[in-house]
Amino acid sequence: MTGREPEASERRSTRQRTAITAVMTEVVDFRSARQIHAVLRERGHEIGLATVYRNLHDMEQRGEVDVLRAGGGDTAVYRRCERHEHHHHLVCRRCGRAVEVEGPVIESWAARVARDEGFSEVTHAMELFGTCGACTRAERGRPRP
Amino acid sequence: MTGREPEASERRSTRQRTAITAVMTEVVDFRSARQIHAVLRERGHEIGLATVYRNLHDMEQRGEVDVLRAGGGDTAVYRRCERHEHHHHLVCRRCGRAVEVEGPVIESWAARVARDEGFSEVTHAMELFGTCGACTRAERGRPRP
DNA sequence: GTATACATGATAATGAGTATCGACATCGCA
DNA sequence: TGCGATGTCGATACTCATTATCATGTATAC
Repeated sequence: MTGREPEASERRSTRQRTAITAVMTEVVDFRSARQIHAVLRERGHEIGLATVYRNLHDMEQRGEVDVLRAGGGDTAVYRRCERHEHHHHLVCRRCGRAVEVEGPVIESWAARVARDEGFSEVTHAMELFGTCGACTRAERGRPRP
Repeated sequence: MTGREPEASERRSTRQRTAITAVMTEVVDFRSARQIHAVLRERGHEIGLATVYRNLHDMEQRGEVDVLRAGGGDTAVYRRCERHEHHHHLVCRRCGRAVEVEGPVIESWAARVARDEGFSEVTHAMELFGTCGACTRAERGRPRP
């Protein structure tokens, strides 16, 4: 986002790292580190939770995965995104399905506001949450959860 | 944000609640529950941390305070805002000073994106982070923190 | 003033994420 | 291919924010 991170020091390729990358490539929704850890264990990979956290952080650093923290508040959720450039997400509250969206309007608005207020080095965090079409339809039959 | 919350059931006015409200009215920056708790203790109020959390949640529910969770990730920070209507914040990373900003552009963009993607009941979370004018100037003399 | 439901507060519990550190695996080099 | 330096792993203990519990205190209605 800020475009820093001068060195992207290569990491050794390990069995664990490969497994994590594989899972992240398959899974389409945002998942917490613990969920990813669980999936790995289910598949028979003996991976420690700490390793999952470590690697996810790592992948976040080099822009390989996107992280969402705004959701509920605490738990961070990860997902491998199609586009590596700056973008935002529209996430379904029900099923977690996420759509990547561009927001050039946001970018320019943010820059303008920052300038007007005398702020520099401005970054922004923005995510959209809603109910996707499928979940909206599914919801219509049911009385209420 | 969503405009729900049908009943805003009145709460009893207690010594503690009054003290918390007083502090929130005075403090201008975003503060964590623990910081607020500390201020209260400094002023001689014997208030439990749980009570501070409880009341802040409460005030959040009824829109009396705004909460930011996007900052670092974990800790939520609270502040009483001038405007009660929907708005966003431009927060200084250094000193924590926050400016309230309106983003009509954001609102319409979010609505449009949601419609295009077939999502309903869409809300959004967006905050801007930067370095305020004062901190930028202060930074210029120093080598680097 | 009294009853009672609600609020408080001390503390235990929860849960995400991090630090630690000995064991292990990878990579470069002979 | 074998070896050693060094990066990585994993079990676990830990930190820290937040929440649940429950006995006690206290606004409020009558």
